[in-house]
Amino acid sequence: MAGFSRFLAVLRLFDETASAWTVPVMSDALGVPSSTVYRTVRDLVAAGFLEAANDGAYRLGPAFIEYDRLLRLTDPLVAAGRAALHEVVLQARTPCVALLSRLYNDQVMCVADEAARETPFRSSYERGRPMPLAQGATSKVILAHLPARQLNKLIGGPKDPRAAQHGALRRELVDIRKRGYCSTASEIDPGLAGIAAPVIVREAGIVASLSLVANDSMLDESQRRRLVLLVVSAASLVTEALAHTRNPPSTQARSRLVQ
Amino acid sequence: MAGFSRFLAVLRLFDETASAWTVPVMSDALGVPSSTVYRTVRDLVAAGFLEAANDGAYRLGPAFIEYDRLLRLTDPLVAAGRAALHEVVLQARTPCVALLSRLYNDQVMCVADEAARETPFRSSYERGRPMPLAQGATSKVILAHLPARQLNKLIGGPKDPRAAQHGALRRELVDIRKRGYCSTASEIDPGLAGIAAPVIVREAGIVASLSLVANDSMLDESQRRRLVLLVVSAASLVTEALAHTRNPPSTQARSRLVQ
DNA sequence: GTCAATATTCTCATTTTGTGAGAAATGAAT
DNA sequence: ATTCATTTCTCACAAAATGAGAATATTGAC
Repeated sequence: MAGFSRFLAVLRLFDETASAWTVPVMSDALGVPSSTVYRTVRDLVAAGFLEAANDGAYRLGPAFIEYDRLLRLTDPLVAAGRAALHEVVLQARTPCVALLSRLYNDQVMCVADEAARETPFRSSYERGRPMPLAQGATSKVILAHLPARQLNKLIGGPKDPRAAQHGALRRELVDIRKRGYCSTASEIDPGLAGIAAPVIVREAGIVASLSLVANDSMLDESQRRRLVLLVVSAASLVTEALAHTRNPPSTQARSRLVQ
Repeated sequence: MAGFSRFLAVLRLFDETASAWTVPVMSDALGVPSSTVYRTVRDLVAAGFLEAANDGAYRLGPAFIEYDRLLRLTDPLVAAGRAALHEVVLQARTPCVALLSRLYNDQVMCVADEAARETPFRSSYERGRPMPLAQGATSKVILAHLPARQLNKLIGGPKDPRAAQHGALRRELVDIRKRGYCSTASEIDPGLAGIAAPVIVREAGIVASLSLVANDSMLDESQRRRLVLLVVSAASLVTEALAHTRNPPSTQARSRLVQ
């Protein structure tokens, strides 16, 4: 391990349950001499990615807040999505949370969320939290619209030992793609239902989903149909907006996008 | 330039007005061969700090969203502040924005904000946006509570050429510290007033301010007094919460904290 | 104040790693 | 098939990170 990976390794130590680290402890955890860790930490502090807490401990630094704002302002998906989410929670006329989510490595991550007023519950999907790939309407819609090759990498191709278990999932995904949306209940949070529709802009390498989370017990059939329509139309509005913000899909490097 | 600074230099290219860069353009802007930039970009993409857009361009990546959430959950100031801001905008009973801000390099940055319902305006202070040090109640409260040495570094010591101009500011800061809060109008946004109170926890190296932004024309004297009380008491609540979350301020490394 | 303890920085010989110029490869569009 | 821009690769070289330990700086306790 060396160079950039040293910095990544230090940052990756920090998570919800371990939010402050001292140099000796990092040194132990990483198996790297403390003099090296001191240098790494000093650079990260200078850059604002870490900052000194008390007792010689360090925590994540404010640079992440700054870059998060930049991304919020400039990322086409997030920018287009935030306005749409606002509309969705307004028009839903029921306690709910609206989410915009995307693929992130081999997980799904929400990149924007908005709750309706007086919404008494929270969704497990929250901005910045990686979530499982194969559960919940939000994730399944994304899976359903991945290119075959990429899907195989993620859930294992036909010769994967657990291919049998994936059979049902794959059939469900085909169905979702046909239908144009996905509706689930209690797959992630007990008692909560999810309704999700795809936001796909291939030329931009964008594969995302717009979803609504509401109390399952408060949804009768007509209500559910109304919300499905709301989510589907909001998702296509976002798709439209993204398709038009695009620079002309002119030259090369298309493959990189789809990754 | 080399090593870590190469990565920082690439990330620093991105801002509100330049949100997508191609490798050749970066290479030009940085004066670094494109083969090197390609390697740097590849590493940043692998880490999620950049991602491929279309046309061979790159934009900021989703890792910032992930780390921002971690920080939101684990940073003591942000965690303690968010609850307080929520209370403040509820009890303000007027359109307003509540902010929690801190020192960030030689600027002031908001780390948490919340708007009251139906607030028709926005404050220039917004989460993650660096703001000037010497304007606005939010910033001045922070300046007023900085250790003398640090203040001198920021606004220039007695022998600074522009020392004369700082005389008035320094007197104002002394006054703010005595008073325990700061109230300004139209210093940042025309027509908006700011009311700020300090959140100081020296042992933790925390120097921050909690502030409220409202329409100046809607504030009569009694209203203003009420809001000052609200802000001051919310700020001391946050201070209390932080003082207690502290690990025993036992061993060393106190100096690093104050930076 | 002195002292002990710990965090942090510094030094330097060694080795690894990044660097840079150009060639080669990739993949999409014509 | 060919063209074009993007991206990766190669390799000799220079530069930077590494690690062990010493030196320094701070702090809390006495």
